[in-house]
Amino acid sequence: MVKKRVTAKEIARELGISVMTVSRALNNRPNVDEETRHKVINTARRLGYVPNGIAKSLVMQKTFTIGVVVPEITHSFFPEAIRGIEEVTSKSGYHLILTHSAEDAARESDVLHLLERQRVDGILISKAQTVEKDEVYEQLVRQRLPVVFFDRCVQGIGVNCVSVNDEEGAKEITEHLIVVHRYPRIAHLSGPQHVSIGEARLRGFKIALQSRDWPFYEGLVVEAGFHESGGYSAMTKLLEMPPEQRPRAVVAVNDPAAFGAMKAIQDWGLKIPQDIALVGFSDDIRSELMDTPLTTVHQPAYEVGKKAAEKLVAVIEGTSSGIEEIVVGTQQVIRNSCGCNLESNWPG
Amino acid sequence: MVKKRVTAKEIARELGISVMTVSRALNNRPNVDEETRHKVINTARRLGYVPNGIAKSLVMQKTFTIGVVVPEITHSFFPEAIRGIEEVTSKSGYHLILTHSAEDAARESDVLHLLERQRVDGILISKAQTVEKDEVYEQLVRQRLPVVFFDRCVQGIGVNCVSVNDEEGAKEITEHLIVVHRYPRIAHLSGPQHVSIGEARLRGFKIALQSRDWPFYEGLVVEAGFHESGGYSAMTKLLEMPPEQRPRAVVAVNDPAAFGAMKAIQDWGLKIPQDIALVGFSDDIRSELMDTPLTTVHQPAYEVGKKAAEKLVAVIEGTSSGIEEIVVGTQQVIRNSCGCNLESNWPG
DNA sequence: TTGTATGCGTTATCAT
DNA sequence: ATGATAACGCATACAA
Repeated sequence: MVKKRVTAKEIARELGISVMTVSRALNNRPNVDEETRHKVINTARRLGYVPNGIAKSLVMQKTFTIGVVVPEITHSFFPEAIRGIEEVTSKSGYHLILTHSAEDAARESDVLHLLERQRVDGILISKAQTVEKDEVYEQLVRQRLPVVFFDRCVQGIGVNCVSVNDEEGAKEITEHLIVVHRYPRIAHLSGPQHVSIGEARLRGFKIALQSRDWPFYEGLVVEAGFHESGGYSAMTKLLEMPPEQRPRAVVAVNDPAAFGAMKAIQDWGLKIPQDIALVGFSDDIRSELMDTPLTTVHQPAYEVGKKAAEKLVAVIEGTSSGIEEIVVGTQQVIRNSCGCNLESNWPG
Repeated sequence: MVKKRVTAKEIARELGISVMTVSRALNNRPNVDEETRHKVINTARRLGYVPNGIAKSLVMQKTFTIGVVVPEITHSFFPEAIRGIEEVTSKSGYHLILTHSAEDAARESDVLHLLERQRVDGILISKAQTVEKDEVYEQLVRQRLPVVFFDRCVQGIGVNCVSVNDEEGAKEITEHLIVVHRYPRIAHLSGPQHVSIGEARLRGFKIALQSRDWPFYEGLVVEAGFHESGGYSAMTKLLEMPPEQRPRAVVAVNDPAAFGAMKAIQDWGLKIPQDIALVGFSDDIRSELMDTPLTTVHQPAYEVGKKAAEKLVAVIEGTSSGIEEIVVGTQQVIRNSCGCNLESNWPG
């Protein structure tokens, strides 16, 4: 025999008034006698009344819920970003339904439908790696469901987006290898090309070489994906080349890929940066702790989450100023793996 | 002029049948002519019908939603645990409302009320540090809202709980320092004593000393909290003691606290483990990457999340076998900071 | 200031 | 096999 939850009706009955007066009193609406309001509030407390958000959502046609879709939840970038999102949305009175696509297109499509069914007021999404067609997203846009992409964006379907300056970041870190260190034969461990950050970072890499008149070798671009294992195997391919063709420096699409590359280089009996220099992207929490601390590009994940959430809330509440592609700046973090600060590694 | 969402009523009107038949057809209920079912499914697809989960929840008195409350979202333990939770719940058809208390009692109370208003079917919670009174939790229990604690538990209020074997883990790692290394004067950087893991680990520490007839010094137990900064200042207090009273080895309540202690010891010009040995707890992703890799206790975070979610779903669906305190085993990870494997640090 | 009728979108129940 | 009606808990619109 489970005790049922107390509703506004019970409060009304208890006080011999109508449900409407109870509703008005509890929601601080005008046209309620102060005394009745007090009585309502008191008996509500006494009875342990908790308003039913579901019923409220149904009648208000608004859930105050935002759906979040991330491809990975362990990866350090996303927890940070989620913290930024949570900070903003909770202040605006929204709460989050968290879902994760596990980098899988089918699963992403599933969770998006779930969020639609739950009538979320808006969606924040970072695209899964394996998604090839943007149809699912276009459908959301057609339904006029507010959507903001973050980190992994989709271009050309008229949707808001907050990302880091991937192209510029990749360009600058590559230029560092060219201008400061003058390494010949610079390679790139690339991300999947149908994911915006994979594509943008390769572009930045190429632009750097081009603008500095540095040679570009098609064979030195190898797809590695976003994880350590992919970095390891991609780097191994480069190491299997004849020594005179092997890269002298490597730009990895992100830090995990760089970690994999580090391991491959060490397994091959070579030293970083003396034999092969290496830089990453994302400033993973582990980067500064590697045997040779990794030179990388810092991504302000918290900032990205925050900006994306702010934009989404603005769209939902109708105060948004049109469709934007917001870009958050990155910062170079120069450590040792590029060849800088080498003396600090030597004892006394 | 926003196009309204299509409802079951539209489908019914379109086909000249009743809403009930539509509902039955769409939910694979019996007593529907196969032909009508097909027609319903087709026009539903054609019209882009998406069932309203809110309305469904209201009438079914069930939301298929689980609330998750974590004290920290960046800390590496919780993203892992959440992944375990997500894995289980999504398979059972539930989705997650994620909230975070930021280790703050007031905020935790707020989000719990939010989850109540949203009529979640159950709650998974890891207690915030600053919560002193368990009243809020007891209230949830009284409402018969299914609750399972994970990692940071609350005892004695008759609620399910999944945690790692904190006492045993702390005892074993302390015994390692005693039995293998025979260090005199072993200190403990403790966690807050009103948090279960803080209390259990101190207990394990004491039991180890006791059962091995090893001296216990009250002054060598200093509260450090769970973060790096607390570890640093607590360790500093120990270092300020006269050298002959200073600990020869330190058991930190968790890895971040140990990192802080490492820094303090280094800043003091002392070496780990030659001058002071140190062990942590949690096997943070950074632990193996420290200058002196940290000996620690591995916590299976994914496993904890998974087990907690499984228990909660069982409680919700009425298949639970009574109140349990499930304990997941830990594993010692012996690296160098305790004094083991020292030769591997020396060059060739 | 307060109350009544109506609707939000769905399912349960009882008819037909 | 199908339909009519009520109900879930609340808020809007209008009447009193």
